[in-house]
Amino acid sequence: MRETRREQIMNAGLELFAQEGYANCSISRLASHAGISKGLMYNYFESKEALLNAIIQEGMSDFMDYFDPDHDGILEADELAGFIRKTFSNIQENQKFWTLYINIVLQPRVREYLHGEPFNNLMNQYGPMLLEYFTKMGFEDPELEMLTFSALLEGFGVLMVYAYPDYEFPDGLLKRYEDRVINLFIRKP
Amino acid sequence: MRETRREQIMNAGLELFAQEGYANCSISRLASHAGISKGLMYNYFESKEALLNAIIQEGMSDFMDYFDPDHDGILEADELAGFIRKTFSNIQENQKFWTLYINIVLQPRVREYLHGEPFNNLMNQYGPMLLEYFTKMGFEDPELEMLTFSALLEGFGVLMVYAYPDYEFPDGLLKRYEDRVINLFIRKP
Amino acid sequence: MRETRREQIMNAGLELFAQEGYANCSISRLASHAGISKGLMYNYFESKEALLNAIIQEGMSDFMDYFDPDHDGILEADELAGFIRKTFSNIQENQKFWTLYINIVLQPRVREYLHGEPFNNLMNQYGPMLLEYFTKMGFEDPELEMLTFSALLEGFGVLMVYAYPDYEFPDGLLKRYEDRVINLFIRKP
Amino acid sequence: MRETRREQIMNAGLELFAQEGYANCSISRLASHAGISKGLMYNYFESKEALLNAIIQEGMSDFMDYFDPDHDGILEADELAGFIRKTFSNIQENQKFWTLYINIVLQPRVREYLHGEPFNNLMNQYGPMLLEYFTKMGFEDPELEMLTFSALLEGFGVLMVYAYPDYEFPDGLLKRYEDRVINLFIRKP
DNA sequence: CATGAATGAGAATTCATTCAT
DNA sequence: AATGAATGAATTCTCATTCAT
Repeated sequence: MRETRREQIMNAGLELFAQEGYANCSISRLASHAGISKGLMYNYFESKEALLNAIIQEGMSDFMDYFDPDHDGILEADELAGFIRKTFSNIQENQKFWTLYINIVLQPRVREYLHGEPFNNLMNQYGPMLLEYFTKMGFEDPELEMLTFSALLEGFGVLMVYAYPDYEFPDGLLKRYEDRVINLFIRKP
Repeated sequence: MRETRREQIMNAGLELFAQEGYANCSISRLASHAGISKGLMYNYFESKEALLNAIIQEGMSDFMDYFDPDHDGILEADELAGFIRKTFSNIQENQKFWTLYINIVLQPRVREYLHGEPFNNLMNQYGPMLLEYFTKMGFEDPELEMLTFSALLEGFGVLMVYAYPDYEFPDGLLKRYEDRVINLFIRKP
Repeated sequence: MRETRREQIMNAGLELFAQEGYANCSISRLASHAGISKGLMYNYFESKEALLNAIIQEGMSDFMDYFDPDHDGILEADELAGFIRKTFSNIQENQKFWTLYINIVLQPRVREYLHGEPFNNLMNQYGPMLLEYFTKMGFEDPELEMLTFSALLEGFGVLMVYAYPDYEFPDGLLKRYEDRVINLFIRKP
Repeated sequence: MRETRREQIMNAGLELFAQEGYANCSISRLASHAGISKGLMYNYFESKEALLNAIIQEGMSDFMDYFDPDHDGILEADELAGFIRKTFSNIQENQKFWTLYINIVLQPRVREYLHGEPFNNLMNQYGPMLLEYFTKMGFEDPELEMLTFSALLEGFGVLMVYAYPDYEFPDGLLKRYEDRVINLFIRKP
């Protein structure tokens, strides 16, 4: 029914926008990739930009739930650990999704949307909460920890997509990386 | 004269492509940004793609010289330290350039060029040389070190552009980050 | 419907390309001559060249059927007579078409297409079959007959278009010309 | 000096316009083919069209002198024979020129020039003089002779360029063709 | 709900022509 | 005389979007 069609279109959009870039992907190709007509797309989404918006919103909303799950604005050690573990397991289970996703998220036009709501809500809380966490846990240089932590997560995602798009990571390497990140930031230093 | 004009156009291209994305930036706007006519661009570059190529080649060629400067295929501790220091100092001195640069480099269409020569020369040597370095230096899990190292550099660049495009880092934070990276990977563990 | 539109565009193309030359006729003018938008042309033809191709293919396919209608590779006297008569009657009935057609066919860029398939199929058979015909019929100098025959047909067409574009031929002259050609080449010498 | 340069440019124009069509040949390529700069061309010719005009005028003026050499407006048998012989010998000696020339002359835009002065002077006299010649010589159907005669010459030229651009005519064929044309139209029937 | 023909603004590119040197 | 950098109008082609069916 209506919801199924919508998902079908969004999935096609995610794949194509990711593979070829938002700007390089025409509605025409999107429609045929989704197995529908051009006109029908406009029945479900107001415009190409609206489709992009919907794709990003959906992808983000999952991710946002990982962080501070009890929504009390305070990050506990186990919450951060859970966030890290969930992020990595999600990356490994849905490697294809993440590949596509980072590809999409880093395109300039796309960022315009991200830096509007609701992405900024996440980012505006993310920083202060992490900072407070590292302070509370007694890390010597909380700002440095935050930067390091963010870089290790962000850099990992980007490397997977950008530097090693077809690379098969050696057995267990991803797990060891995850453990290292946990060890670096969860236990009291 | 001719060379000056060429640079003028490349600079305009670097700025616009970075700010708005290669695909979203028309030759028309590029020309007026560079203060020239549309036609003149084609006097200096065969096409929009050729201009992009030239911009990337130039940016890359500087970067490639930082790594393994004596070109013996073997990475010494001081060479790696030099590479790290030069990378960070370059980032701080030319923050604007790097912002633009990473913005450009991560766009899908752009990556097609990067994965051709000469970027691949760098990447194909980068991995093995780093791996051998970490092995030679007695690191316990060289693959993990390499991944961590790459993520810390890559992630830092991306964060600067993507998450904190207008963010002023607190005094000394970048220096402390650099020192941490040096400490983690240069000294024998 | 779709086929009608296609014909409409091809007719407009035939007229305009012929009157003003393929290179001098812009898609813009073609579209307005056909009464459609620029974009629609590309819905029916991949490019300006593809339109030209289609026009030529269609025009040629009729003509090819006139020659050796039983496709046995052997030219009989009555087949050649039929070809001549059909050619001339076609020229007189569709003088406008032929005017346009020769105009098109002799343009340099257009010839590139003609010297590909399927025009060459015709030309490659045309010569040998005619030669054999004139030999078999006992003509003294078959090569000379072939050249004369070809020149009389070709020259007639070109004269009509090129030297006398607006000329009204005196009553019966074309018929007498046709008869002369028949008399020269059909009856045993 | 000045005249030499002019010829140099016109020769380059003749070759390029013929090979690729007037419209497909840019001033840029013309200039480099002629070994001069774009700007210099405009020192010798007002425009691209002016160059084309000059090329055609020059080519035509030679040809016009062949016909009715004593300029008395009356065509004698030996004058027509001379015209035919000169035409064919010229074609054989300067086959390249004629190939190029017919290529040029049949392009639509080019014809606009031809149907102005001075080409029309020739054509306007050509017809009546031939007609009077065939009448005077006692040919039964002068109009038909004129059409046949014109077609044999015109058709021959076009065949050489259009149907057999790279064809080597068998030994003596062109001579036999010439003789046939002479025999058909010079001697009293 | 579904189609795809149709539009037209805007993109990349070419090129005749001008003009400062 | 000679150059070629510079211009901008015109060209081919694309594509988001609309709408009659």
